[in-house]
Amino acid sequence: MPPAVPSPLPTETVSISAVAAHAGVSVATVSRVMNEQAGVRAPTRDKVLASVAALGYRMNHLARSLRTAESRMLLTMVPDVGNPFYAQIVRGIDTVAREHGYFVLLCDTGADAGRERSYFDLLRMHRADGAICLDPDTVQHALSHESVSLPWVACCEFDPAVAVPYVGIDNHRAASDAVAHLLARGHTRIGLINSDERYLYARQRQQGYLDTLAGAGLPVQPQWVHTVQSLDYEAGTAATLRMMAQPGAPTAIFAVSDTLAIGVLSALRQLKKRVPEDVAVIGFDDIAIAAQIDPGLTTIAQPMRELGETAARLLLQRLADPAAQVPGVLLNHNLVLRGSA
Amino acid sequence: MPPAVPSPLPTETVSISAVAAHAGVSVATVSRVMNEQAGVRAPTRDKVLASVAALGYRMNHLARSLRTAESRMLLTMVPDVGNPFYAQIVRGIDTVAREHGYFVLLCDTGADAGRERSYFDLLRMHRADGAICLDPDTVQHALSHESVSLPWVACCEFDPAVAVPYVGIDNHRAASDAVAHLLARGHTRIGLINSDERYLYARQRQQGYLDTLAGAGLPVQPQWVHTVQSLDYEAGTAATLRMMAQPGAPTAIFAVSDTLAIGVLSALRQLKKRVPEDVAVIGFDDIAIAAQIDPGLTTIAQPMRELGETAARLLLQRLADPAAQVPGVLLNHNLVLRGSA
DNA sequence: TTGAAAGCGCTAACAA
DNA sequence: TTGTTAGCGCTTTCAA
Repeated sequence: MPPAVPSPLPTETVSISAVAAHAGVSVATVSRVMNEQAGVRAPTRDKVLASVAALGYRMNHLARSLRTAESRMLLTMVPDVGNPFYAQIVRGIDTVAREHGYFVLLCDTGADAGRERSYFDLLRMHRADGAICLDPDTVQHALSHESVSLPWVACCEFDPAVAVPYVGIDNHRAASDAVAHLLARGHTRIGLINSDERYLYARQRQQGYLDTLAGAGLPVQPQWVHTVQSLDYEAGTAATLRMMAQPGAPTAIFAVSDTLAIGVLSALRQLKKRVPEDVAVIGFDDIAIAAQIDPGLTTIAQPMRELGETAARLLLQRLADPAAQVPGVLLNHNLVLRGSA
Repeated sequence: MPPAVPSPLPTETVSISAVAAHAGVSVATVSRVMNEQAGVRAPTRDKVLASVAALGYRMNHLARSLRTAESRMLLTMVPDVGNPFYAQIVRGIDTVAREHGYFVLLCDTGADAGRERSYFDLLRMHRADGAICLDPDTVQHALSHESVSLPWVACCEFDPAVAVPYVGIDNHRAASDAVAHLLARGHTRIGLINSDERYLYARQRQQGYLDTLAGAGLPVQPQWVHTVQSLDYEAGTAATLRMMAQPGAPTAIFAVSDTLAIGVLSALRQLKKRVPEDVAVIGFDDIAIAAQIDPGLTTIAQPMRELGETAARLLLQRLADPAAQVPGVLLNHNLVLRGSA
């Protein structure tokens, strides 16, 4: 027997004026009570609250937003929600946003530039008060427009030369730390699996890799750096297979993301190479799975949640005072040693 | 040198009346043009369009929403965005939503019941037109309220006895398939690592496990089924360590999620057990990482994107015609054989 | 084919 | 302390 279905209330929208009528006060008073403003006598407030409860009144935020010209939504644009790295950042953003009474409108930009551009329209259409952008394409796109005046901040991916608040890490130094570790382990033939060069972080990490190698007086072999178009596991596998097929293949591989690095491990397994004995592997991000696989993945940890939290805070700060000079902030990374390198 | 910063336009909001004035027509006409309604002469329309372009007009959707009483937002409540399983479903939802001109408001409910309840308010406050709920607690909570009249659908987690549209898989049969596979491989001591029993899917899968064992005439040892409170890798590891410490420990383990199963693998490695020789492992979901680890994880694949897409479609259907009888739909799962079992 | 005008539900002056 | 009222920007009858 199907359970008793609660009588589907007519979903009649109870408006503020209905409450006012029911309580025998004006809408202004109801509004004051709803917004917890001072200047309402306790008995009056109680009367209103009673009516609110009796009628089951819920404020229509659409109307409020129209009136106050704010939506209390924060747009978050991410290249790929499925990537654990971004997922953690999103959680950080969400935490701070909620604390401040904002909701997060999450947009997966994929790799679609059209989509990216259209999302910025949400800002102009007042459907979101501000945006956090983790997507390089969007950012780049944004630059050519009037975007500098729009309330948004950059997270992870940013260009310090542009007048937009940002939070991220020192990618150059982080990459350098990774390569230095490999060097210290005695490797001299070190491969790089980098993501698309349109990503600023990709260019910075590559530079860190290059500079550190040069600093050690080591020649850089162009065939040791491979670029991939996505951060999927498969991309890492394919790149590794290509890289290792060459004569004089590297004895160590630095992948610019853990997902890529895990793909590298797969490839190495296929090739019957032992890790780290035959080939050492180091990743980037320190996503949760890095600690689970065998061997554990040595990697550069990014403070993911903190990255997201900081981004949200910067944005909120900017919203609170549009004139304020919101700074760019760099968070610390650190090398996490596990079995793979 | 910092790049030339585009002059920060005063962000003066261009309203429909500004366009009307500029074009020398009424706001009604502008509205008609914006909504591509018939009954506007071409020259008039062109004039309006020209003004729209000249002024850089963007419609304020807040105002439209207030007027039309729809927000074009779809609420999606998920227990954990960080879980790759949910992430894929979200992508599916997003795809369909965008196709239909909706945006997705993603809410991570965590395990917080208070948060869950409050999200449903978004519906009542007209900040979202409908909701897709992947979270059991929210669902259960919803049942006690007037929720049946609210426009929402259940995804993955659902109760067929409740009059709410849903999409999911046949968890009982899927679990049965998993256990049958283990049985066919000759295992008779099969452990279950299940998630919290407040999850309907957990109860269904456990029943599938129990029934299949019973069907094979095998006794069920209570100490072989362990319940965990989260789907983290660590939870799987801890449960396995506990389970394997017992005398007469299982030779095969069925974990109700791949994340848990990966934790199982970690534990087994710690215990120096070979997989699948000493202990076979089978997971559930078939998230991307399942194919990357070593040994590959044998698992029950769920059509994640399709689950999300279907959920979105059901919801849209329900929104389009609130009176329509929207069905519950069950999608197919299938057993993916890899190295672990 | 176009326009005038009445709201959608709310907030915030301004009055009382 | 409370009420009146004018919009926020849009859609949508109803008239012209």
